[in-house]
Amino acid sequence: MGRGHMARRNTNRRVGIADVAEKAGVSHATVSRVMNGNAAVDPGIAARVRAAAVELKYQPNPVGRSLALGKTDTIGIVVPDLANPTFQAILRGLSIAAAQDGYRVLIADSSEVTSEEAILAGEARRRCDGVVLCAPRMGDAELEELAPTLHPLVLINRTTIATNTPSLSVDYGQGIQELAQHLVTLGHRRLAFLSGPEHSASNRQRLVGLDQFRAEHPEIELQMLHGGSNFDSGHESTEAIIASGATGILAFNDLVAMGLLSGLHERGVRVPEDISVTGFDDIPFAKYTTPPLTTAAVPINELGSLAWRRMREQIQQAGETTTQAQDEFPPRVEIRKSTAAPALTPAS
Amino acid sequence: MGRGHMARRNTNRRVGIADVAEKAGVSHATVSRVMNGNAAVDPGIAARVRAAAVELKYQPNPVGRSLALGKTDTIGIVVPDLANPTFQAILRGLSIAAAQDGYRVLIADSSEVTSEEAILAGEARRRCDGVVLCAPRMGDAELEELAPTLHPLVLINRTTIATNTPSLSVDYGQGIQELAQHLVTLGHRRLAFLSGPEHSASNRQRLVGLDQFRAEHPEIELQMLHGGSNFDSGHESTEAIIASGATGILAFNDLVAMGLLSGLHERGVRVPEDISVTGFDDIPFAKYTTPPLTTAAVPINELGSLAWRRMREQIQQAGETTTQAQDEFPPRVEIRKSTAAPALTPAS
DNA sequence: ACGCTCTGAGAAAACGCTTTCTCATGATTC
DNA sequence: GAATCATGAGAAAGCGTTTTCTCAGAGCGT
Repeated sequence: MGRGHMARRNTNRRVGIADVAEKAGVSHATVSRVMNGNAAVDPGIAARVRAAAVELKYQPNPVGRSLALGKTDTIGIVVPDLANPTFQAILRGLSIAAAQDGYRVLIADSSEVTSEEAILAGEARRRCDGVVLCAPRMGDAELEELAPTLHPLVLINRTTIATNTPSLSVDYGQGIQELAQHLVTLGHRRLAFLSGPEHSASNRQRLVGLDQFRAEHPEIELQMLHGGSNFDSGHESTEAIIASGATGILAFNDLVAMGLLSGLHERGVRVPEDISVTGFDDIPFAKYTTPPLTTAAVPINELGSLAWRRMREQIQQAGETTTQAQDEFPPRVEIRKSTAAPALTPAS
Repeated sequence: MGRGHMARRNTNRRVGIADVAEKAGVSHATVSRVMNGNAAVDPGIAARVRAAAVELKYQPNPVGRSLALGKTDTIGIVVPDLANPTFQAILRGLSIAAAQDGYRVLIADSSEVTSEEAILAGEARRRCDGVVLCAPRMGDAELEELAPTLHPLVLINRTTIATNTPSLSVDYGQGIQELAQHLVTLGHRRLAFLSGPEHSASNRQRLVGLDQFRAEHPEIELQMLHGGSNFDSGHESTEAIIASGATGILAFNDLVAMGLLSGLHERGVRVPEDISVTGFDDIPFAKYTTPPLTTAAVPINELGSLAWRRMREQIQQAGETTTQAQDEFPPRVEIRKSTAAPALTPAS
């Protein structure tokens, strides 16, 4: 009666620690102790408690635990677009690796809306023990400001000036140069780059890489065409590509390349006989296009699991602000069937 | 001093409701009231509190809120394999729809390990306000037993006997029959079905559909070949398919069909001239294979968002155990270029 | 001017757990 | 046999909120 005014709810409530305690004839504290194996508790009592727990099917309430322990065993990931296979693969790798250590992942999709990123990341951080920010589109200044507030943070495809947040990145500049070089080695002299999203840092890196390539190969023509990041944009660029007269096409990524492949096929342009096409990322599908796509492979699966490892390191060494690993992966050119020597008599 | 033995941590702690209360010269309760806009509070005081909140950048701790409110504003989803584009699309649709209502999603990948499903689902449920179980591989009995304990639950690709848990399903049996019919109409007389995972309910539905098809078309030869659910299994089946002598192949899903397409291409078998191939699901890539894949389109994007809608309905009408919607989607045959009339003089 | 209702703010309980503090019991030692 | 110590269990504080309860004071009618 005098137990409190909220006793009414006790009827249809979930079984709690108190129920187990009562059934086992001990206190809450003892139940907690045996559930967590913390302090030494008399084996007999422990057994009694465990029996009561299984009988009542007691499962500790994670929210209560989180509040008491100050951790949620959950990490958040924010991605620009969950439809992108690259991010899907990272998410998957992260999720599986985290699960192995008993962590779960909460997802947030910013749908390429730059202004949402900071908000989503903040919310995720408050709910989770850490956040991985995947290819954020926000500006450098904003990122620099946001990073410290997110602290257990790992960055993918971006870096901060302060080196105390680990980052994972792919050397897109290097990769695109190698692909260009591959085409030149085959004999191509007229190339075109089908560029990606404006705010994508990885797109900028490709452009920088291509600038360098141009400087080293002044004899090669290299056109820049505006594109996007998905099939449809690749497909839509078909006419522009044909009109460009280029024989070697560097697509922003595999998706764009696949869209283009499809468009060229429809137009009766043969790949690689008439035009060579390269992708980027080596998504699982790249191996199965017709023809199989020459691309620069980024270790898409490792990225997710390494992100988790970096996150775990930070969570464990809580507090110590040491400088963190800045991992950079070199892409590996994967030569398949979508590239070949150009026809002997080019159209020009 | 006498405030308690845990006062030490107060230094580097996050700003809490108490800090705001102190700064504004009011009590916690009042801060809570203005933050939640619940009870009426004097406009002057409210303004003061709000000012203090923004100045301190106060953001309520979600774990504390969750404990007090008994809800987490999070739902869980458990999928058999995050690498499967179908599940990725569902996840994405779910996530985006839920986000619109201020909910987040926690993911759990069972990696096709049947025995993990129940555990993952239970854990997810305890952390979240509801769970969507996506194409669970567990047996009917186990599912039936588990369902009530998960309660705000929505099932995808499975149903329970008790109709109080909403389910979303696709009529795979119907879809596969229509695809078979399509092939027959084109003139094919020798078909083969490349089947999927043993424990997949949707695979069983396809088999049932094909049994019916056989009954209605005794004159058609229909072989059953063992396969899997991803490209590689499709690719590996290439030889068996060629050996079968069938001219019309019904692949378990688009992934398998794509693997097969690639394998046939390598072997110099022309599609659709020599062999026709169909997929299932109409994943985004299906439109861009060479040749574009004839398949049965399931409304993959709607599935996720509808799942959220059904979940929301349950969360809102908390308690009332009415019977829930059992949505069934008819697949729509999408005829592309991977199917055509068989050659006039079949090999047999 | 008195008593009544009403508004609104603070005190405190509650959410479900972990962990420190405290103290009783039984074992150990001289 | 008494003092010391180790062991282990219960009481209670604490995690950060929300919400009920309670009550002071303002406004109103008669």
